[in-house]
Amino acid sequence: MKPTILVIDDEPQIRRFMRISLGAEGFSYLEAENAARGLELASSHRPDLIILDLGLPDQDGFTTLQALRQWSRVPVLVLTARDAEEEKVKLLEGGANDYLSKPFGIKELIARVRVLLRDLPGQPPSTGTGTLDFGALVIDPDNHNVYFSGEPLTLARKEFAVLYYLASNHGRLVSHESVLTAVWGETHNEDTHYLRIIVSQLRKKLSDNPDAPEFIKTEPGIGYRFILCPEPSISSDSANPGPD
Amino acid sequence: MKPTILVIDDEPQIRRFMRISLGAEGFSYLEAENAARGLELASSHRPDLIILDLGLPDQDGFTTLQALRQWSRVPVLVLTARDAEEEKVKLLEGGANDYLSKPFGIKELIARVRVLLRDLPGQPPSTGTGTLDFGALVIDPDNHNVYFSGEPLTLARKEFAVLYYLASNHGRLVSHESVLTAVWGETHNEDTHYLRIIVSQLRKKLSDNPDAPEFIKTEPGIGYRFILCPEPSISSDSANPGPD
DNA sequence: ATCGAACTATAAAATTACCGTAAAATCTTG
DNA sequence: CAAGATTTTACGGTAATTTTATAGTTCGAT
Repeated sequence: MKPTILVIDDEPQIRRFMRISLGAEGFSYLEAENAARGLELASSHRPDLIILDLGLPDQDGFTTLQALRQWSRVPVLVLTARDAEEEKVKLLEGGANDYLSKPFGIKELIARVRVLLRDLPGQPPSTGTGTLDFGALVIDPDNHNVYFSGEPLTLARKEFAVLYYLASNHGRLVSHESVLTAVWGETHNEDTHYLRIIVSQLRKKLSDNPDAPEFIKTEPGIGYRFILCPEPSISSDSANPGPD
Repeated sequence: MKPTILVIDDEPQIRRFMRISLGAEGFSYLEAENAARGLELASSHRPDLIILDLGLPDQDGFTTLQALRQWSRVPVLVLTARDAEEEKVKLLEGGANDYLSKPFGIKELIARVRVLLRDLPGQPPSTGTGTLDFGALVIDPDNHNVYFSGEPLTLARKEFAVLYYLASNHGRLVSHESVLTAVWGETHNEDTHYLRIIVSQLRKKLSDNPDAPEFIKTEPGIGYRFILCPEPSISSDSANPGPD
């Protein structure tokens, strides 16, 4: 489904410019020439994003934004002719999501539109900031969710904690002790068998073959290493490139 | 909980400036003087937002961003000395969430930081009034009314408070502690049995089968999650819920 | 090469932790 | 006080964790 963008601007040539540019980018397009009509369209058509020009003939831009924010949280990008910091701050704190001063490049406008649509709250399974996203594997500690190849994965608490700890240290070798301390606490930092069982269960759920593990590698006598970042080229013998 | 901001910049005076300004705004502050150290801190401390200066000594800013985006979706605000549109577009499409050219006003920077933190996916869906309207379920805290499938529901005070708290965070996992703290207060934030009983009664009144709950899901050992698919109605053409 | 020590993976049993709910006891509120 | 709300107490069921046990692997010394 194409995202719909509502442009509220009183200058016909700007609207025309937007219509062409946004249309070419594959967005569905709506326009209004004043604030009243803009709010009406916002209410009736529920656009996915609003581009709001300040300095409309019928109403102050800040007031318009406030009216909109009474009932909607749709992302709003504000355009203005002036470049006053005071104004920017006021608008952004008043609920605008982004701000662009004229003259602006159309490429930048479109890039910012994309960002706002991309970061739309609650789009995919809503995720928190602590989320680890490896593409194929997404771990969201705030919601205690794991997605593997798009499918949600059900993990017990210890399983989740171990996977999260390993994934937080992706690429790095982590010792048995550090995992045990992090997940079970100081008192159990030598009970490596706890860890073995959880790792075994994790590999089962990740369909990771323990004889040739793709994700959770065993480092005999030391610990485990979680791998997922696509690190192709690095040949096996080359010296450690990182600062260690 | 104070949000934590990580500043990655090689110029000491900028870092100092940031430390003072952001600290004064009540943010928790972390800093790194190069990309390698920045990525390390991002991984180990999980900041809520990152301010990334381009033109770091050890690594290209775009590369740094890409490395970060391999596993994290923490919001990133990029700072740069140049004001080239090409670069802006590249960064924004590469996963940056906002972009600011030097020289910038500190007020604007802080406003943009606030916007990024405010618009995190999965924030409370409050829209002005306190009423939560999920279609099938309407919760009006002002009048202490609940309607379920059109029928009014009689809830005791604690029942109401718990339901309202869960519904305010719909879709998200809320811990036992947070509900207990919100409804019973700090002193009872470990008395999970209170909560179990209220949830049991709520499910009874919502005819929610606890073995396969539709609305209030249990996350063992952690808390609960309120789910309610929003009404799929709003047909594309005629339905006009707004003013006419 | 063979053996054994140290390590690993995992199945299965035993134990424990946690949940849901009923019912009794206590407290609130009108 | 009386009805209703809340807290306390208790118990059965289920799932997670820990314990126990077994089998396979690696590696070095004999």
